[in-house]
Amino acid sequence: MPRKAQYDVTQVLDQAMDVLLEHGYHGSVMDEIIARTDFNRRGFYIEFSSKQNFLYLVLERYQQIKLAPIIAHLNDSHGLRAIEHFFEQYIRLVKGKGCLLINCITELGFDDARIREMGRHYLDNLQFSFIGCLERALQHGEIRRDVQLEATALQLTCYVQGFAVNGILAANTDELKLATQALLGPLATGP
Amino acid sequence: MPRKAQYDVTQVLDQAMDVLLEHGYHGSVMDEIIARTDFNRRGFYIEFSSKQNFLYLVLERYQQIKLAPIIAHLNDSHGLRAIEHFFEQYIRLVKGKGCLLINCITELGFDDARIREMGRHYLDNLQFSFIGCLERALQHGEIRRDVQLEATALQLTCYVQGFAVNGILAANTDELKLATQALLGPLATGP
DNA sequence: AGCTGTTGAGAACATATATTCTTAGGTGAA
DNA sequence: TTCACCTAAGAATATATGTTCTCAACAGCT
Repeated sequence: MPRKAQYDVTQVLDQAMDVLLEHGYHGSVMDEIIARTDFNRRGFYIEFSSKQNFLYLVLERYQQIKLAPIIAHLNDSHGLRAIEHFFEQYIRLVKGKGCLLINCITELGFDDARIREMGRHYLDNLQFSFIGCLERALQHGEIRRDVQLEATALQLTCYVQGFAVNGILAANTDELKLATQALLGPLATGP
Repeated sequence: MPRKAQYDVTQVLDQAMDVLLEHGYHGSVMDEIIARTDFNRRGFYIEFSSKQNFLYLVLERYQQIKLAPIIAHLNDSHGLRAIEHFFEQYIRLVKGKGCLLINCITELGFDDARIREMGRHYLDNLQFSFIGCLERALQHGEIRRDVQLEATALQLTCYVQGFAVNGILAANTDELKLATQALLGPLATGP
């Protein structure tokens, strides 16, 4: 029997995330992707077929291991505290890096229908999770009765994307934490 | 005397905005930029030196003719109504297109210090304008006294960037308008 | 140990792309 | 009209970049 593969595909995907976050899709050249993943050219094309297809796989995995676990808290956990927790974790994720999915949407959204679909699906899902969380918070009397759930959820979703952009520019994210509190405060029922 | 230049530099910059919005910086190839501006290769390099330098000029002009006029309303006009007006105009700007400055930040922010600086400057300025507007609204008794001005301004700034991303994906922006109302409502003094 | 067939590293290739050069043509003053 | 000098269009060039190919090295089975 022949030699066994010494690379781990998921690990390659994970390592590529940083490269793509730094330089974007077109800015990330194969030489650097190859160099910074424990991989080689030949294996790359056998495994992934093309740079474009590789991007899709990296994005799927990015959503799976980076975004989904953070969003999961919104579904599992309850109320306003869950939203606060979400933002804490999200800020940690995008701090100094930004969000790979958002970057790809802004770079490729017009030309690549698949990226666009990924983006729409992600935003819909996020908004849906916020709605569920707000509903539970409402049931538990944690937020004011006059809060419009859907509009507020969309608002929170926009806010998340804004964080992704800010994360690239802002070294220090303390301000973002304060802003989150200012955001959630008015939703809460008064003392 | 020789023939006079038949191109208008500012017009070329304006025409290039759409190309860059569609394909990003690396995705916009010179052939298309040349083809879609009333211009030619030779003149391009005589006038702009390089694609990179051209981008800086396009971005400066984008800020000047697209972003600055919208922000100006925050400084000129007063109170909550000015903020509402700002969002109305901003949504119109980014609808179906996104924001060129934001796109460049997400694509090039890591590699290009000048873009990063432009981005920081823009966000600082925006936040500053929001603060001024909120201060005046507070003086006029339009918003609740317990609103934290700086945190709220940063929050609004994040929100704006979220719109820029959403604008690329969302064909219909009615929801964004609703979300804005839901955002500003809680700030207002009660009935 | 010897064979087999895959791996890993990088050379090679074809294409794409930014930039420069060439050339035909035209404008406007003398 | 004539001429100087610029423009417009695109060919040419050099480089960058995605993809394929070559080949020595090696792990695992008999």
